[in-house]
Amino acid sequence: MQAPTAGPLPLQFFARDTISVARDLLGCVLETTLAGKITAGRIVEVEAYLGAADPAAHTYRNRKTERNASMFGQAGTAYVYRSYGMHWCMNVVTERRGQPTAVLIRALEPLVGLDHMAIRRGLRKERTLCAGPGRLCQALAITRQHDGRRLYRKPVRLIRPAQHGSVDIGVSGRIGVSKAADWPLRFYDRGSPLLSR
DNA sequence: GGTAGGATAAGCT
DNA sequence: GCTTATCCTACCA
Repeated sequence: MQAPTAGPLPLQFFARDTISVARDLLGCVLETTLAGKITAGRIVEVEAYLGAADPAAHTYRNRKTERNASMFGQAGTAYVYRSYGMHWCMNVVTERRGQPTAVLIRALEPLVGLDHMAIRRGLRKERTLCAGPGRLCQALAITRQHDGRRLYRKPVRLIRPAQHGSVDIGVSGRIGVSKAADWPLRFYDRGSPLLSR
């Protein structure tokens, strides 16, 4: 299922199997409206994390901690965590409540507010503005404040754009994980020059 | 072009 | 202690 019209993605979009949500998120837009600044980018790279049965997921074996609690929540909410002690990474929670599955947003093509992004990022080139899960959170000012927040309304929301062309989807193993790294759960837009690698 | 090392915090064994 | 769903800089080619 893809939402047939433009606009914020509805809850039902997220309450589906994680791999379908991951693939359908490619080409959609992540937008934040924070401190009066609007920034947005087109999603070009994601990874699926399949919960209790996935050794690379934070929720492997259904282990619930303070950090990953929002992964057990409702579909369409955010799971934001700190990575390597210094970066924020954002996931979209999928499937049913209690099913701790999510999609990690790994790269965006900057669309709106590039000047704000550049300032937040420390004046980097467009190539590295949003190409990487930590980078895009910094560029859009996403932090732990947004953990558990709904993603179908402001200030952080996911939108299906009016001109949502078909995406040529590439598949590969996941990046940066050591366990189950070869599972084909990374999805990306083959046409994009702005992937994380 | 490529890669090694460091920053830094939370979870795991 | 050690590892980790990362990124940046410095250095070498």
